[in-house]
Amino acid sequence: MFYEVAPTGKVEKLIYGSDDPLLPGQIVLVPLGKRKTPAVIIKKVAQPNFPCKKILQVLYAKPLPTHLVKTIDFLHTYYLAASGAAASLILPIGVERKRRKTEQMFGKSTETEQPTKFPEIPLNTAQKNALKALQKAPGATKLLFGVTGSGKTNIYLKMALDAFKQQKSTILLVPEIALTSQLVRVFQEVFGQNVVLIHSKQTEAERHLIFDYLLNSNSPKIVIGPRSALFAPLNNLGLIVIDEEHESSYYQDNSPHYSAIRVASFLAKTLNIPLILGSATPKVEDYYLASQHFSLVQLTKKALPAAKPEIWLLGVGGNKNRYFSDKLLDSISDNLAKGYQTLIFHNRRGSSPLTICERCGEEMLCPNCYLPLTLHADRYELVCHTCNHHEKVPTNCPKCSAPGIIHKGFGTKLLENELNRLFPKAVVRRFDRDNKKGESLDALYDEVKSGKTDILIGTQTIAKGLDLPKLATVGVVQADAGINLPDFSAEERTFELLTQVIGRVGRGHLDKAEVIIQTFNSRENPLLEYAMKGDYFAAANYLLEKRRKASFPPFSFVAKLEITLKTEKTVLTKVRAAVNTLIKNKDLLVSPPMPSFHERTNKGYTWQIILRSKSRKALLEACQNLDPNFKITLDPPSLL
DNA sequence: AGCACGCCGACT
DNA sequence: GTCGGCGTGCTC
Repeated sequence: MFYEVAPTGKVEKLIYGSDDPLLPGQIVLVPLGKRKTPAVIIKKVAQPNFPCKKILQVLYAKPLPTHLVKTIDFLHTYYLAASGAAASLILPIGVERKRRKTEQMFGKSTETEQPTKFPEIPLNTAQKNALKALQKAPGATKLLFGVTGSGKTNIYLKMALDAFKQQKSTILLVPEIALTSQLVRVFQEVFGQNVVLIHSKQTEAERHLIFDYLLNSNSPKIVIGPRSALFAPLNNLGLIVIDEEHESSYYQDNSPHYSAIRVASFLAKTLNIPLILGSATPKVEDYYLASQHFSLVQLTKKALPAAKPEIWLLGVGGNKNRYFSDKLLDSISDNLAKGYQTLIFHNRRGSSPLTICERCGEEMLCPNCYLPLTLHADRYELVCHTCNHHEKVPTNCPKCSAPGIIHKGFGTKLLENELNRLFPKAVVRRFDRDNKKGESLDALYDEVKSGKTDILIGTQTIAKGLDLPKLATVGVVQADAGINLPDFSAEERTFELLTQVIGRVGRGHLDKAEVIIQTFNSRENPLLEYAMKGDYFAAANYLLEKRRKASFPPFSFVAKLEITLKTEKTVLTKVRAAVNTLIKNKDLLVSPPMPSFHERTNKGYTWQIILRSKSRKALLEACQNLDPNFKITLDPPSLL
């Protein structure tokens, strides 16, 4: 007998022989070249006209659920992933190895032990209506649009419980697992031992054991985890929920590239089960698709009414301070007097992002990435935010040896100093990736929540999910930063971030709720206005109109082609050759080739070509016929 | 992805 | 004259 198998690794499907009959989805060990590697049986085939090797060993008697075997094929055809790379996503690392059993909590619950009594999930009228609408909406993929606090969690819970009662499992994807997360706790309260968590701190062995446990179990489970949790080997999957579906972590940025939203959508269609995408700021692609398919469900009414904040949009020119408007400084003083908190958002780490020589204009660049180095004044170092290279700040220019080194632009560390100077009595805390162990948001969470921290300053770290009852004012220092980047999704991300930051205020029940949004240049961008008003639909329609005009998703499929070679000359030759071929294809829109954002690294020069097409088939075919030196990213979330 | 084959630079 | 760099190609 002969079988087509997908061996782990960047390999295409291969055919092997076997004396014993095997089933699709069975995990086996095969010889590949001079080594042995685990592989997934795809299907039985006729004897080929070439000699083939034999399958060495069956690692699991029980095959993977068929939807996962189909997923390998999907990743191959939709994202051009090598089948083996797709198989590697599904199999735990080291499947072929024996693992010592540990006292895991999931190991204790036996198949017979199941809750006999389920709690009632209380739903308000708005939630009940939304649930009904979700159940009625056609198709498998449904978008649940709801602002923070509208109670999406209860809807997830109710649907998961209904599935559970029918012996069906649920996969709940979350952007990142904070074990303390409210969502996880709520699910554990309802489902107890049947909740299986997957998170980044687990070891290979732990993940392997979870894999074994799920594969061999037939009782329903609630699997909560990051995008890879989609590949949990559940034998009775009944529901997929993706919370905060706009989060960038749902796209795998390294090869094999894939979007968890698209893979989940495929699974839902294949299994004929619902997929619920939840967000207050959905990706406009997903919003558009949902409205086209009548599967957009709104949950507008807040479960708990929050105060509507007062919002100001200001330039900082003409104010006393360089970085903070008078209005924001007044608000901080007022908050300090009242014992309220202020949150200052600025999406740039370090002290200054640019260091240059005053005399010759030489810019200090990272020796690996050739990107500008950021000053971290507290350590007196220049740091590369891409590769983490760091060096002492030079006293003289390395090029012309003049002593005048100046720093331009500003980051959170500089703002922190400034706030400490302006409000010497206030407790100021900065939260970003540069926090040392004891100063992280997690470590200081209690202090921050209690209100002892007067002023929080930070990057994205503080934009998401923070629930601060004493927070009276949110200030955004430079709301227009990043809005003009040469990237089709830059504006969307700015809107998303602003909306999230604005949502931090007014969650307690203070007599004051203010949002002060400062800009340096482009105050006229309508998205700032929409974010302030909390008008997602206006923003989405504005963004979609731009996307339509420029033929970007959801109106075209995009592929980013990148090539890195030693010299600029060879790169250009290859790029020109590729463009000349591509341009003949009438189904393609070929952007003029340009140097990548990370143009130069110590590996060489990188150039990129952006391809767009209304036809995914045409796009995929073009990609397949490309010079293999090109790295291909399909549906890139950003072009940078 | 591994692992081998193969063709050009710096060492005894 | 060899050791070894990693570019290229193959794995049923």
